[in-house]
Amino acid sequence: MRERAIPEATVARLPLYLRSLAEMTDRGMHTVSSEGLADAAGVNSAKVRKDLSYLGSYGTRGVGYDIEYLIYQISRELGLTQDWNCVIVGVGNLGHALANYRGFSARGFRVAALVDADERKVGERVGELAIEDFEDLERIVKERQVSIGIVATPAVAAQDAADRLVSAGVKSILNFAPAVITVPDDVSLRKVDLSIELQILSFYEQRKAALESLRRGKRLTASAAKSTRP
Amino acid sequence: MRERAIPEATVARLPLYLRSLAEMTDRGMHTVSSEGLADAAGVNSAKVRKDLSYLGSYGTRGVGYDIEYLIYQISRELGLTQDWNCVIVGVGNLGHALANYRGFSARGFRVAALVDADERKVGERVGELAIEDFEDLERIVKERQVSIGIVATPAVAAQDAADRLVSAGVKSILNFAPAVITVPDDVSLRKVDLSIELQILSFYEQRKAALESLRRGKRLTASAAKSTRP
DNA sequence: AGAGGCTTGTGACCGCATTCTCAAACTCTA
DNA sequence: TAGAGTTTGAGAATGCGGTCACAAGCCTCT
Ligand SMILES: NC(=O)c1ccc[n+]([C@@H]2O[C@H](COP(=O)([O-])OP(=O)(O)OC[C@H]3O[C@@H](n4cnc5c(N)ncnc54)[C@H](O)[C@@H]3O)[C@@H](O)[C@H]2O)c1
Ligand SMILES: NC(=O)c1ccc[n+]([C@@H]2O[C@H](COP(=O)([O-])OP(=O)(O)OC[C@H]3O[C@@H](n4cnc5c(N)ncnc54)[C@H](O)[C@@H]3O)[C@@H](O)[C@H]2O)c1
Repeated sequence: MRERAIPEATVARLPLYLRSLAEMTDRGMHTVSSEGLADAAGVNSAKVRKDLSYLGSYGTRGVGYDIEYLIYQISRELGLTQDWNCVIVGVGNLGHALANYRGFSARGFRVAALVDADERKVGERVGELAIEDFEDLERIVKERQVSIGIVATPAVAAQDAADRLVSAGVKSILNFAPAVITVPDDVSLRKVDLSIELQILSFYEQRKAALESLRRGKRLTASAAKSTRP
Repeated sequence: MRERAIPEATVARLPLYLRSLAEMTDRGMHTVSSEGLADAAGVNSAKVRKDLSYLGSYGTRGVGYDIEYLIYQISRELGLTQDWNCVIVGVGNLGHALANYRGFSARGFRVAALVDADERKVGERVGELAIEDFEDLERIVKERQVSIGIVATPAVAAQDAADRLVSAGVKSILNFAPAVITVPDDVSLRKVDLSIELQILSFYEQRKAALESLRRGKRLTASAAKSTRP
């Protein structure tokens, strides 16, 4: 019994395919070629075929893939056939936005609790939920079978929040705070860092500007105008 | 004058180093070894040295790197010696959170305008700014020299928002909407997709659960015996 | 000044991901 | 049933990024 190891890069693209496939069923389509899916997902078709081949041979040569079946297979692989309970730690600006976000439940992620260390916030209602005390995190996680922790505290508190999540038994953490946090090996950690994204954009923007003024100035030959890959 | 091509992966880590270095100056440090910086940034030291070597030879053997100088060099490379004006397109839940986010300006990113297509929102004040009409985007971008567009509209409107940003002359776009959007080659596009992150976590969580029950039960459960071809 | 210790910078290597390519497998038509 | 057209699945080739390993260079101590 060989356990196929799906490459990380592939795992990151599966949700993208899933979204495109869902849009296709909405449009009444039933099958799609790797080329069609590639266009919709913004990648190339060889990548689509290789990615999907990690899940099994679910396509039909000369025809393409059955959309509904593929949705099922990808959902199963991603663990989306069950619902996952999440807790948002730190309900400030961002935490509020996340708590009110309906796109969450669309894929079976349920915000089961909101916790904050600021006791003045405890009790405040946000949508259907009330903010609870950070100190009760462990109990909340156990009682509601929370499996994903979303950290939206200030950077200084992020490691603490993560530590508490880990000791409560949470094995998946999504961190929005601009801080490097460490977790045990058996805990998955992903981060979303707005500031880093902006700085990356800034790098390429600045580079474009530099190339532009170089080209305008004509100091160097045409060979300086190298293609930039964003 | 050689044209150094800095690898994308390196560019993505530079902001991380920058943040760690800033924390170090706050703590009164003046030099740091690649090992020290690696620990702070959560990577390994060889990677740090290679990354930094793309910028030039700014270290001193036997000693390490001068923190202040390194901050300057990385900032320069990332284009952070100037301020960048941003416009937030779509001021709903998320747009509000972003507009109120102070961490923005910390690295020289200034929210110069908020625009929304919903005229009932136009005029509403958010922090120091008032929401303006999406139709005025082009004028706003020109007048305030906006160079970065942040798309926080619903998914269906994201491509439209991006198109308008592009035709207004914006060359860098950060997209929060869960939609594949396409832009011309000379425009940089990055995306932040919460839902994808959660699904990636879900994949690993599910796999941990599968491995666990495999280990416990020593018998193949239905979910563990999955994707083998019939 | 020379020895010893530390740390950088980089060439070499390795592994993963992407892309290329094409035989195999399917559908459709006549 | 044969032949043309389409599309998958996967082996091979390529390229990029990460890691290793170590010579080169700097500092301190004696
Ligand atoms: N607001 C944004 O748009 C935005 C964007 C990107 C990143 N971020 C990051 O997300 C995080 C949250 O941002 P924000 O704007 O919501 O900040 P915020 O200050 O509005 O909210 C932080 C919340 O966390 C709570 N908190 C503090 N320490 C805590 C702890 N130990 N345990 C639990 N809760 C705790 C605070 O009481 C507060 O309610 C920050 O790290 C920020 O850098 C925010
Ligand atoms: N809220 C969250 O925490 C969150 C998290 C992740 C991703 N997102 C994504 O971010 C986007 C915004 O989310 P939200 O919760 O703020 O939604 P929202 O509905 O609260 O806000 C969307 C805003 O965009 C405006 N808008 C619609 N069409 C527009 C157009 N063509 N041009 C300009 N503005 C337009 C609407 O008037 C509205 O104010 C969505 O795509 C959502 O999926 C939101």
